[in-house]
Amino acid sequence: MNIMNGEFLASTGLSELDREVIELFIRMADVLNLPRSVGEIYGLLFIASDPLCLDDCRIRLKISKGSTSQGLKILRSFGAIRTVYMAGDRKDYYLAETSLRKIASGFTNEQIRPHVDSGKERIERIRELLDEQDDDARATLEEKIDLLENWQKRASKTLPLMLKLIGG
Amino acid sequence: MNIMNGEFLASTGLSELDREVIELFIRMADVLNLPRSVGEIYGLLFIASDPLCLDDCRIRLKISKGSTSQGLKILRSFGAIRTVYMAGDRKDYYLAETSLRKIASGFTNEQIRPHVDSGKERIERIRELLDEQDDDARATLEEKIDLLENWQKRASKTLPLMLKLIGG
DNA sequence: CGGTATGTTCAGTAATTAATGAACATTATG
DNA sequence: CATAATGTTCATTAATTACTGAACATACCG
Repeated sequence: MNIMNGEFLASTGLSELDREVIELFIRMADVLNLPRSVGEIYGLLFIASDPLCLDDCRIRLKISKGSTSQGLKILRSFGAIRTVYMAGDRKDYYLAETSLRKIASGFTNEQIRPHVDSGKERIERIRELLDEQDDDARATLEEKIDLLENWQKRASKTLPLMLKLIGG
Repeated sequence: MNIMNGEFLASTGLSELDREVIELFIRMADVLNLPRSVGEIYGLLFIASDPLCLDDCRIRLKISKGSTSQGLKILRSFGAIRTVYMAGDRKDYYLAETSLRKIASGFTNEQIRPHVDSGKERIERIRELLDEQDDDARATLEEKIDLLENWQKRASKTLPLMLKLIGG
């Protein structure tokens, strides 16, 4: 093993530019309701000039193995990073996906769509409850449920259109 | 004071339908990264047949005065609820805004746009740091920063278009 | 005015969420 | 097969976030 690899390089800190870019992705992760560490890892991979393995991330970001593994898993889950196989190396190396279209699409499909879908199911259950209501309560409630369903449909349709808008 | 108002009605629980609707908005709040109580309050106002005051919300949802006040404040901040003045009553009454367009617009302007804008500022700072780089590091880094800026601009433009899409 | 109704704020606490690190797979390799 | 390298899982701990409730502000009303 090369003495220049591994923990030794941990002290070889990130440049100010690196840190600023990572900070930017930490904020993005926050907006998207993802753990901070996910933002850190993506930011590091984004700014890195070469693919990095789990330990590279862990050491440079000074985070635990568990967080790193979990973070990479989440990023893989919606296609924000890609795995690169290096000849003669058992480790997995990762590269930041740079197509905004792909990332946005993966994110909406994996992290948003399930919520929208479960909302749809819930509205169906609510509509069943509506049938058990008194006739006088019914009319106004029905309007509200219709409105809910209308929102749900518009949200469903807007997701894919949004992805078109973001371009690719 | 009417004996039928106030705390007494706390026991007059919510119907199953009410609870399901509120649960739906709790989930939405979660997706939007808003406190659960905000979802509860909006859900209650949405399903209520009449405007409700702070105490109505507090009692029916069994949450504290502080949470209720804070929750209403947040909902007002992005126009998800409207204040209704009732003649001869000092209390403020609230009604759920039902225009998805208005709510989505208020939400993006108040809760999303500031993040996008601060991202823009950060990218500007990053670009300044780029000038301090060695010539050889510069070229590849510059590409990445260009990409970041490109994303930022597309996100900025997509926000208003999205609102158009969601319809009004 | 003084008292009351209403709403806000915020320090303290509770609940939730993320991070840690050691134990546990898994796979390659001599 | 034994060993080492790599990665995952998950119980515990740490950090964050939301909630509570009492103190405070404000405005009304007799």
